[in-house]
Amino acid sequence: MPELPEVEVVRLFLNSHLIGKTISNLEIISPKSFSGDPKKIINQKIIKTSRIGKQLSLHLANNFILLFHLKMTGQIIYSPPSSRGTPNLREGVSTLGHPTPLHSFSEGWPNKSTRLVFTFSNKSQLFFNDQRKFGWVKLLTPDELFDYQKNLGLDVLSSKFTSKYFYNQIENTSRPIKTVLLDQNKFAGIGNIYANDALFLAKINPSTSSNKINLKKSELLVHFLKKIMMDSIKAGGSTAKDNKYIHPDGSAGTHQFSFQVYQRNNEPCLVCQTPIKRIKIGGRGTFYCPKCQKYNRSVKRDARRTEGLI
DNA sequence: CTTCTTGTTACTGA
DNA sequence: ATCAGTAACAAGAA
Repeated sequence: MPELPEVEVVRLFLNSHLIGKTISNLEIISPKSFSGDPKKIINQKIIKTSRIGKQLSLHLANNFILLFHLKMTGQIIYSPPSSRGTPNLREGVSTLGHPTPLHSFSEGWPNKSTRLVFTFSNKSQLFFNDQRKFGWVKLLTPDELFDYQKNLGLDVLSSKFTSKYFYNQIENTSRPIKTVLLDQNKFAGIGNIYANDALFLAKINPSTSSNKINLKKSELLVHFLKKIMMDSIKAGGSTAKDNKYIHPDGSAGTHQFSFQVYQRNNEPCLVCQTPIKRIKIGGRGTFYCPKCQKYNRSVKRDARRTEGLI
């Protein structure tokens, strides 16, 4: 569930709390959650953070990289030295300054979904929690990291991610645009939340064949993709009904209150009040407004424009 | 009990 | 090659 904005919010937090800290211990509670030789990170300083799509990297002084993927239910929790093992939750306001809903995480950390515990030399800790164990942390060399990420598409917020790049990626495939948006080897960072909502904002039916979308429509979709990602980062990401995403300090994001269609099945469209529909595309739940995102609407209009009728 | 959900990879068959 | 479909992974909710 954590997608580009959620991972970026976590990265920003870790960037301001972990840079310069030295790892003194790693406790591997769930072996499947970690790959690599844990001895190689001991006494190493964290010097940099980076992110491509949904993948977060912590760069160590010895050039090794800790690569994180939260998959569906991964959490990264930071516990400062003064409050070891307990969340520093404050109801009402997150550390990013957003209002945040009440949370039921009163048990503190580690908890039963804690898979890895990093301890730093000043006794602060980083917990990698993952209820469903799909997420992982890998210790990689720069070459291994490059190999691992070489097939990823451009990050949506990269300056190289232009509408021309986007159009080149979609013009030769007839797969539904919704499916292609989720293809990390074309575009890194888009998940189900932002794919559904960006298509709504651009008024594109999620079933539309990608090669039916013209350059003009691509520009619109790229505009909304970038905008929704940036808006969500500002809102601290999306803490949705059934996702486990929270900030490293235990507080919640607020972008879920701005969902357009995602998880709004049968609720009124925010533009026209038509009930939002839920269908399956490529096996994934897909939400859209049947009136605002009429199938072929853009195609027909684009065809008429091409013929000079508009 | 079954079915569904999520992101990603791996596999199968067209 | 390319793609659609599906199982697998894990755990919990309905």
